[in-house]
Amino acid sequence: MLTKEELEEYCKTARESYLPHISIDCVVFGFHEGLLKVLLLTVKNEGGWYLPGGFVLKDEPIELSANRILKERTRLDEIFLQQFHVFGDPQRSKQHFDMYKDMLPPKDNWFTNRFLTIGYYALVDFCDVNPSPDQFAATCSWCDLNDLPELKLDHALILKTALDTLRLQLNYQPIGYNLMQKEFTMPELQKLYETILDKKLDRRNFQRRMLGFGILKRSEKPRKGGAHKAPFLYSFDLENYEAALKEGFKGGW
Amino acid sequence: MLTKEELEEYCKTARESYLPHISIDCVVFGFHEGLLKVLLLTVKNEGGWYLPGGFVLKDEPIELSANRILKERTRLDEIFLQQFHVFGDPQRSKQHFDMYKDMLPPKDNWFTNRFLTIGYYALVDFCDVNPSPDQFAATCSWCDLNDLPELKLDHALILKTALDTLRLQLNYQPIGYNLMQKEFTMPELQKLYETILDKKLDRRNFQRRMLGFGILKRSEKPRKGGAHKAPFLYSFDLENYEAALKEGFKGGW
DNA sequence: TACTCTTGTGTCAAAAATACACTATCGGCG
DNA sequence: CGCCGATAGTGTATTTTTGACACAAGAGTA
Repeated sequence: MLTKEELEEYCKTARESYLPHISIDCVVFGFHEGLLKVLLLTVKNEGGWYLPGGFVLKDEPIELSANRILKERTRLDEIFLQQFHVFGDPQRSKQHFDMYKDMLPPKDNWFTNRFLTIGYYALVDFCDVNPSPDQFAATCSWCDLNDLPELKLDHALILKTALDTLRLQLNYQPIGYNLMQKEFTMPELQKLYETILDKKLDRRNFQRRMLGFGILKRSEKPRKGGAHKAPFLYSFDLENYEAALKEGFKGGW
Repeated sequence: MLTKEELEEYCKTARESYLPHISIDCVVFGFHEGLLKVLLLTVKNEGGWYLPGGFVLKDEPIELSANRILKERTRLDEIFLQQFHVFGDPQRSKQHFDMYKDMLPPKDNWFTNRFLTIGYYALVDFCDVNPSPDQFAATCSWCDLNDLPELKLDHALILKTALDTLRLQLNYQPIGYNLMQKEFTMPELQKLYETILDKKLDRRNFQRRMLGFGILKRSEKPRKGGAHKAPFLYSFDLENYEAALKEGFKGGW
């Protein structure tokens, strides 16, 4: 948590550096042990969680803003990012960072401004990410999508909208590619689809269909180590994947 | 075109009333005589066309801004509006309203600011709209999508993105409902789909599929007057339509 | 009344989706 | 070391959906 002086300094810098009234919030999805995860952070001395977010530099394309913001939290560059909605209710940011609300008069206080926020969702390989807090965050960590804590502001709405978008785009965005590790087994990939769609799929039909797209390469050696029959390892054939995405995968789930 | 004094006055009011750096641009689609149309406007003493747009009042939800902006141009209330993308390149608005560029120094000149623009597309019944210009526009009129004039700024990109979105959403948004008149014939509806998708569809299969959705009601009396067999008139069964949209129409075209 | 154009409709074949059951192999355990 | 339990791999029969296609009916016009 910032002191009054630090807050003053921050607000001054923010006014000089950022576009006013515009923020970016990111819903970072990861997939681990059969569960969809989202990156969330807490703020010291405040209950509730936030989506990672930030602001747009005065001369910065918004895609880069989103990238920059995520790089600070995940240390990752080249993240798959997708803009999905702008949230523009004047009430939405009224309670932003409560603890700073009364520390400065409204005209000086960046955090009492109205903000439109541009929602981006990101898909990352869970294992690549080492969540790190920033100057405002107390903690930054993965949360299970089935077991979400209470979110501040309208961040629950933003998250829900992101998830809806993800479901809708499952057929024409490289969602599997970005969420899985380089090599994975067919049951793992199926589990991802089942988790996103929140329904069971038939094992054989899933396999037939996935292979039918021609976007997977089967590795020579299976994954050993489990207490059961060793599954084959697959990886995405990026070239075919890109081509298939242009067409859009036929049909839906 | 505004005089320097009027411009000064406008900029002053704008700064007082609107959120800075944020604009809204609308792609208004209509359908008439088998052709997709878009509402465009010209500015006096300037070549090129613009999408209708405007700004967000300081305490106004952005959905209402878009509605308000369109109401000024179309006189319509309750328009079907869909947010589809934010365009945030810092260069995109550099050449906004060229003729006002040098009339005021940049710090006073609203139009030399950077603007992120929120893209909305609207679907309207062509016949309901009486396009009317505003204080900046010289003319406001429907343009054929196949025969577009040159667009200013990044408005060609915005238009293209809107159209791509429209195509993608054809299966889970009430696009037919909003673009057609209350009553219409099956060939007319088919023509709409063909126009949006830019491809021919089979007459019989189209009919079978559309009727299969159970969202159409066939009227008792056919449309007379043409020089040929009188086609049946249909209208949307709104209740079923809403229900079907929730599911998403199965498959694609 | 014959002609032309457009609409309405049914059927068949191909493709896709669905439902379903058996075999193979790994590690663990007795 | 062989049996057990659990998971993975695979094919087929059935149903549903799509796609291609042709002919009859009705409205105005000549």
